[in-house]
Amino acid sequence: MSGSFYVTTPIYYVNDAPHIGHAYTTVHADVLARWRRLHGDDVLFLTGTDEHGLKIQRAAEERGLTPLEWADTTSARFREAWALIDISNDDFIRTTEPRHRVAVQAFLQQVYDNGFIELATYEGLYCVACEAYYVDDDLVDGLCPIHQRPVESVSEENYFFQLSKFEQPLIEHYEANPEAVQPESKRNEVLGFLRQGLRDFSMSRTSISWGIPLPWDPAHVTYVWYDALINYATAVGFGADPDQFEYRWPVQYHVLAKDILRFHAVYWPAMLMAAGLPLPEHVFAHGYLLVGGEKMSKTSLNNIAPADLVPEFGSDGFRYHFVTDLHFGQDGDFSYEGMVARYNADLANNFGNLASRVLNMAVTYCGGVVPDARAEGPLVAHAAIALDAYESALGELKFDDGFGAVWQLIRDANGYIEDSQPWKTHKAGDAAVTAAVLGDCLEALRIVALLASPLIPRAASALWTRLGLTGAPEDARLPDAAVWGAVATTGNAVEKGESLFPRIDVP
RNA sequence: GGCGGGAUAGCUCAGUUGGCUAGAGCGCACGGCUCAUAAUCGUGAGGUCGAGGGUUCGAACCCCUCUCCCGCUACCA
Repeated sequence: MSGSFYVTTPIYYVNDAPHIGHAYTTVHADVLARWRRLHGDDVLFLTGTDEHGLKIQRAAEERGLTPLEWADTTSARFREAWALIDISNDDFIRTTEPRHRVAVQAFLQQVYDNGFIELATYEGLYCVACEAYYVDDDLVDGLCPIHQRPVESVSEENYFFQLSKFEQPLIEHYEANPEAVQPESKRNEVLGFLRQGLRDFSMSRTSISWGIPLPWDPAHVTYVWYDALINYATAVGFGADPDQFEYRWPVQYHVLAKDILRFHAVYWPAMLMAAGLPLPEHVFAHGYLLVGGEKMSKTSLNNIAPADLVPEFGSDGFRYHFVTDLHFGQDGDFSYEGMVARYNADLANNFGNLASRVLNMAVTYCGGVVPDARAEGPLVAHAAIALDAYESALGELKFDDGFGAVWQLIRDANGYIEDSQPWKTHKAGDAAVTAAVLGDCLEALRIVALLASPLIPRAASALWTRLGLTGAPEDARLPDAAVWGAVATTGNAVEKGESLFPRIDVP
């Protein structure tokens, strides 16, 4: 074991149905988690659902349900979506769980005891849909700038979190730890935001009941964002299991979309400082997934769910597209045509066909038995280069570069086959040369399967089995297992099998 | 308004501290091969590197001006 590796997605608000924007975040976190598991890390990969707040309360009322009944229904849809695309989360947290109430109350008490929460009266213009206050300048024609609906003048006695006290500490933290917010462009945004100055914010509500009561004043419930962020601590035993918390904390990676960067890079670290806890090592904010150039959202007609695409592309095809065909960190445009083109080119033609031709030749030319592995050969250097590039790229969450290196090895192997023409050496009766070439290709496939397994686990596992390898790619350990000839494969039984990725023909 | 990031082949993008004929993938064209999922391999097509000016022996990369696009500027992944 290389120690704990704790990675999270945001908890998704259950008022939304899961769509490919959520999946975009979640698949990336999953690939990261799987990649670290391959290194022997003791990974904790957390996702979940955010279930408090006025919007949930109202949505439930409209349906004649209790808030929890409504949350049960929608939370389940997220679990189903993640199962569909092979998300390997180790835990799924719901903010309505008892363990979360325990952690939130412990966290709040700690911050309160440290003197960073105070009672004050707040008067302002409130948008019910946002659950947020606005000042006149924010409004557009007197309406909420987000929902275009009237705001209400509200006076409320609230507890305030003294965010302003953390302005300088946060600036110093991000200047001293440039890797803490990635990519760099997002770090600049965070620093720019911090330098504008921070205001204390209200972190309790008396107007609603669907939430977690403050331990020292149960008439107030915790504001939904304050509650939600603490989920990351809840899941590792904050307030309940000190040993586990000590072992897991802090988080290595919070993976999230750019719209909630501020909560994770400003509010959350400030809350942790206030509680006297270490800060997350990395917050990675990726760009939006656009459809036809428009932001994916629940109100968009372009809303697309994983279940709309998986039947045609498969879980692996779905995962492959969202990780490699878009540049993580920037906004990316989704298109069905682009997805089909990439699937056919990379998965069917390059990867799938390489496996198909090599396995077929191994069966027909070598009797289905893996030949002796050669310590030297034209592909050895290519495989080493691929591994090196893969490891360093994934270490920086450059997923497209990392898997691009694997696909380069696939191209190298296809090229090697053309150069050596094993079908000709076989017809010429030169069994030794034929076996040597195919032995090299089978070894290259083994390495490809291993390196690709975090991204396309089903195909990688299927290929692994067809190569006559025991277990699954997940059992291997990087980087050693991806070194040429790391595993004795001579004599393993090879089987051809069905196409790993059948071509998709669009009319 | 303020701060920040962009503008490079049909498309999506790479281009380290300025330096040989500006690169990759996809798409396209032509050619080869036939083991393979009409897959694969090779070659090519020639993009005023947004516009103008400057620095330099030399700039896509540095400076100035301009045009256009985008992000953040306190709560939808």
